[in-house]
Parts: sequence; C-alpha cells; structure tokens
Amino acid sequence: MPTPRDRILSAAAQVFGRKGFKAATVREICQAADVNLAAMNYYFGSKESLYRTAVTELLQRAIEQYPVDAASGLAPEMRLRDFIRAMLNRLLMPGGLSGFKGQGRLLARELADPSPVLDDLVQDHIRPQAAVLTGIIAEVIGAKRNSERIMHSAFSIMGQCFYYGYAWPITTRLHPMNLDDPAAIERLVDHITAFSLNGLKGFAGSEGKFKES
Amino acid sequence: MPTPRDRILSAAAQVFGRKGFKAATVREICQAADVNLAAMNYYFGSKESLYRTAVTELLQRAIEQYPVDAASGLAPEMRLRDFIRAMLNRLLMPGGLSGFKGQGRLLARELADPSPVLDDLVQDHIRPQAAVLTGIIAEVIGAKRNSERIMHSAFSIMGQCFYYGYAWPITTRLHPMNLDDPAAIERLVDHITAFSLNGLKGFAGSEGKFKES
DNA sequence: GATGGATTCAAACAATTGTTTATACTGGAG
DNA sequence: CTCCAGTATAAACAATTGTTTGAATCCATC
Repeated sequence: MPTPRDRILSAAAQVFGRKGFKAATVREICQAADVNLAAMNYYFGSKESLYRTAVTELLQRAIEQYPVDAASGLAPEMRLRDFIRAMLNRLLMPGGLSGFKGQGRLLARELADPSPVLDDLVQDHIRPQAAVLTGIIAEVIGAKRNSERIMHSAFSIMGQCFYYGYAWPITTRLHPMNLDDPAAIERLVDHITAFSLNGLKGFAGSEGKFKES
Repeated sequence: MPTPRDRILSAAAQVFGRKGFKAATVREICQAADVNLAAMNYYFGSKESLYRTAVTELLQRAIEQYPVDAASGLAPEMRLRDFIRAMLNRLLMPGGLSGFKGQGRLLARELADPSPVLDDLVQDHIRPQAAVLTGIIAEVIGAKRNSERIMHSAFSIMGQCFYYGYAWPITTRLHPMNLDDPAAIERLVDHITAFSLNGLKGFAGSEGKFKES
C-alpha cells in the first residue's frame, strides 16, 4: 500500500483530469485515495498546491517514460519518427497526458484554461522538447533553426500528435478507434511520420542552405 | 440596448469561455449582462440550459460566418486552401471558437471536458464539416472516401488548424505571434496548405484509383 | 511501558453556489 | 382608470465547497 501522500497525488491526477480543477472536490479526491478529508490539507496545504504538484509530476513522468534521444546518430527522418512515437505514447498511453479513457486529462485542461503552473511547465519541460523537434526539422529541410518556417512546421507536427490526444472526444465520434491497441498507435505513428516527412520535403532547399538529392 | 435575454447569452459565452462551466457563476454572468440574478433562471431555466444554448449558438455562428463552398468548381487544391482558411478564421477571429484573447474558449473546454452538448454539436455541425474535408482529400489523393488513410489525413489537417487555436497558451510562450493580424493568419493558411498538400501528395496513387500527372 | 512528535479522524466553520419565492414594477388592452 | 400578463428585483434557501480545529491514535525511541 503506497503512502497516503502518494495515494492522494494519484487520486488527484485522476479526479482533476476527469473533472477539472474547480469541479473536482477535495472530498472526492480524498475518498478515492481512501484517506480522511483533512489529510489533503495536511500533506499539501491547499487544493491549489495539490493541483500544481499533480500536474507537474504527471508531465515529468510522461516525458521520462518515453524519452527521445536528441543526439542519436540516426538519420533525421528516423529521429522524427522516434519523436512522433514518443509524443503519441506520452499522450495516449494509459495514465498518459491525454487520458481519453477517464484518467488524467490535466494538460488539455491547462491549455483550455491556463493556470500559473503552465509557465513552469513550458519553461522546464515543453521548451526543451520543442528544441529537439526544431533541430530535427532543421536537418530535414535545411533551414535556420528558428526561422518562421521551422516553427510553423514544428507546430504542424505537434498539432497532429495533440489532435489524437486532445480531440479524442470528437475523433472517436467521427471514426471510432481503439487507442489501447499498440498496433493502432503504431499505424498512427506511420501515418503522421509519412505525412509530415512529405510535408517537410516540400520545403527542403527553399531557404537557407540546400539539400542534396 | 439588446434584449436582456441576448445580453445574458453574450455575457455567458464570455464568462463560460473564460472560466469554464463549473467555475463560472451565475452571479458573474448576470452582473456582466447587467441583469438581476434571477433573470437567468427566468429566461433559461437553469445554468446548464444556458450553457447549452450559448455553446451551440457560438459554434453555429462561427460556421455561418466563414462558410466553405463544398460544391464549388475549383480544383481540390484550391478548395483545401479555402477550407483551411475558413477553419483558422473560425478558430482565431475575435469572438471565435478558440478566443485566445479572453473571449470564448468554449469549444476547447468541450474537448477537455465533454458535456452532453458535444453529441449534438458533432451530429449537427462537425460531422458535415468533416465530410467536406474528406471529400476534398479523396479527390487529392484518389482513394475511397472513408478509408483509414483519408480519415487520418483529415485529422492531420484538422490537427494543425486546431493547434493554433487551442494550444495558443503554449505556442505564444514558445514563439510569440500576433494572431490579430489578418496577414499573419494568411501566412498560417499558406503554410498549413503547403505542408498538407505535400503530405497528401505522397499518398496519391498508393491505394484505390490512380492520379494522373 | 512511558514519551512525544507525526499522523489520522470526526466535526464544525465560513463562504459561495444555483435556485426559488414573494413582491414590485411596467405598459399596453379593455 | 383598471386590469393583468410579462418582467424585474431583493431576499432567502438549501446544498456544497475548501479549510480549520482539537482530540484521538499510532509508533519508533528511550
């Protein structure tokens, strides 16, 4: 049996994700964690502080669980595939960041309703990830790392990944998918990689240095 | 001065979008609408019914304001650009569906926290829009309209558009953009269209019928 | 086994919530 | 003017909220 503090944290991720900060009640979290109502204030001081801790730990753990090796010697095309796979796994895996199946949906809520935590998340975790992606893109199309073209392309790729995680309530109504199946996720990785690589190749050589062949 | 009912509805879209359903209080909405507290229940019966009305009208108006002509005689490449432009405008324009500047952010919240309204929204408005997009894609890559490839491609395109609308809290921290500027939006349209067209062209002829040239 | 800090617990508190109610106002129809 | 349906208002209600409190319980340490 994990420590009460951990039980609260894990229950909080669940309930905050399912209901949002305001709608989630301390009573429900404590009941799910099987601890007394006052335990939450005892360990975390306030509901807001608990939320802050829960969302930070969730993002951190998702990134650690599916890391991307920025400095591997692989061709940029392969590293792009690895990056996309890591992103989709972070978003879609059970307990992941999107948690379409009733687990956490914390990050989606942070987007819809940014709290002060988001600044820290961007600074500590999201920006480094974005740097990895723009590095890969720069190699593929051969352009300066922070040109607008690179940034837009990074957003195009991130957008595709996020869509499956966050627009799941819509996509599943339009085209039911079983995202529990690792093979289905791998098909998504294939599609997004192919689509994006073709999209990027169209930009190759159009600015900055050129790309052979 | 608009009728009290309309003032409540418009204030509700603002406050619901800014705070979410649960965190928005009837008192704040009525104060913003400059009506008595009880007026809201008088006109709409309940907070939930008000929310339902507000989100439905918002989506409906956004789609009507930036329609796409599904049956125009234009080449599919041009119609794809028109579709993307309409999507971005619906999302990004002042008072639009994403409302990154403090107006409504209602639809983003519906995604993070689907309420029963979402079923109606998908049925009445989103599904028809998706059909337009898959039709265009089918023409571009020449495949059956409801193959998995087509659906994934539609999600790839929608994902890019949504990202700018909904991940704005992140994108603006990574790469500040002035999305009030119509020219900036038009550059986005250019980028997403080019990226997607290249992405799609890679699939052309790979299944079903072929595409000449 | 006694001690004392850490933890757990039930109960209560003050504030805020959506909703209801009973009353007052308003403006056109008879 | 009178009447009355439609509207507006202030006050109150019952329920739920996050947080606090003070006592009970636990458990390693002496």
